Amino acid sequence: MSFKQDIFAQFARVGKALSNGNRLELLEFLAQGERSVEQLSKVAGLTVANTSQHLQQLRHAGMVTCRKEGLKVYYSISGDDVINLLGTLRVVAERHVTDVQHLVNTYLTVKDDLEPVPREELLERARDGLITVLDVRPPEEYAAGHVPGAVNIPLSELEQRLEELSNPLGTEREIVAYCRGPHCVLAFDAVARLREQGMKARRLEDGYPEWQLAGLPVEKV
Amino acid sequence: MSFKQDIFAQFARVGKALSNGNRLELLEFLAQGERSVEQLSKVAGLTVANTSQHLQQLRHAGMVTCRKEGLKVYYSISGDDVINLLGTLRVVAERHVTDVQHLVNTYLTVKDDLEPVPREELLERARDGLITVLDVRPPEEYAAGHVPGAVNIPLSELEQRLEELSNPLGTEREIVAYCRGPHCVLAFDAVARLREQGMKARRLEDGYPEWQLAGLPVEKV
DNA sequence: ACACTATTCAAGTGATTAGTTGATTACTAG
DNA sequence: CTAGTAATCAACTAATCACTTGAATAGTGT
Repeated sequence: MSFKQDIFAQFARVGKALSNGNRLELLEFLAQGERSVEQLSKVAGLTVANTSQHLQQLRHAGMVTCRKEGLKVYYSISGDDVINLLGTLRVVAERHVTDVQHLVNTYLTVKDDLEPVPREELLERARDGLITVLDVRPPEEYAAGHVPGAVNIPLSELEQRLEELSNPLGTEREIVAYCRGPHCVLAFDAVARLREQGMKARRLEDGYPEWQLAGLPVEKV
Repeated sequence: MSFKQDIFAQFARVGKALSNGNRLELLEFLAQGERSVEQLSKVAGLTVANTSQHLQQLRHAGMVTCRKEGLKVYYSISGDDVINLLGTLRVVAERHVTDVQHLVNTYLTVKDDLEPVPREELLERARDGLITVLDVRPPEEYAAGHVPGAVNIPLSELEQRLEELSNPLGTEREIVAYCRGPHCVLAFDAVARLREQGMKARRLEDGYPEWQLAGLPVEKV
């Protein structure tokens, strides 16, 4: 009976890694691309020491790997299966935890306004030049990889840089925005603001990590 | 910034449910079919009160549901997506946690002896009557659902009931054994013992929950 | 060698968790 | 109504966890 106990204890180590909100947030950031400890601590709003400890827990659970370059240590997700696991966790939470449904319905008001654009549809229509793809993540995340041809305007600069999105020919062209993932507010927010400006805007289903996981083409820098 | 914190905290509730070995073991048992608290406590080797508390945690994380019938309360997995999540957790642990690889290589010695039989292959060859399918789980689990046409011989009775597996025509017929899942020792053990008896035996890839999740036909007593 | 930076380590605090034990509730059978 | 059973609840202990703080380590630039 010892093997059974042992193996479940090992699986539980992976579960433990997923049992803290801050660690899940760190994983979501890492899913966009590799980041240094300092960057992660800033973006997650944690102290550097605390962030470092969380990252080490994730490392011991085999979910991230790190690479030292000069003074900095860059962490990254250790495989696509980890991104897949995070997605599956999300799906279960969304389906079975009623508080998640409630939160989503409260905050992501655009959610049910219009169906998000499926990945394949975006790819096809972007190829035909029918839509403008908008990446609203911070420039570092955009630089680490993005949907080919996407324009990067972080949410904070959206109002000032609206003209970059307007079609030179004046015809109405739909904008498809995406961000970090299905529960990231950036793209929801962007779509809401663009619609306030009278523009035609929708969200891509999910975000960049899922796009990449689906094996679709990506562009770096 | 509150939404982000809130939503990750909710996801972490699901992670917490997966962060304890005993709970993962309970989930594996539940993945075979519904069980009462007492049955689960017995099979997991926990006190009834402790089992009940774990089950309630799983329930609050939305991973199991319960149904009261007379004195007993029957728990069951709340959806196929939960079984899928468990499988994904396993895959990540197996790929990235070195201790898991070590454990598997130490205990599951038959593992690399021969490739397990893919589900589709089993289905096809069983249809043609070329193989005997052996379910080595306890009768209650077999009763809750099994691969169509499978013979149920719990591991403890295997030696006594060998003749049930021998081909009446005397020709060599392969036996394919399965149990609870990819890391359950029952089928490994059965295959090892059958081979000691000079019989041709292999394992089905994974176990019953994965068979069912794949949408393949199942049979209930 | 020096100061400087990014990260990790070590020690400590309050909060949470796993498990035990005994009491309590909900239901059934006589 | 009473006795008996399955499950849950409540109270408690030991262990683990999240986070803070300050020190230590490793690497860079001068």
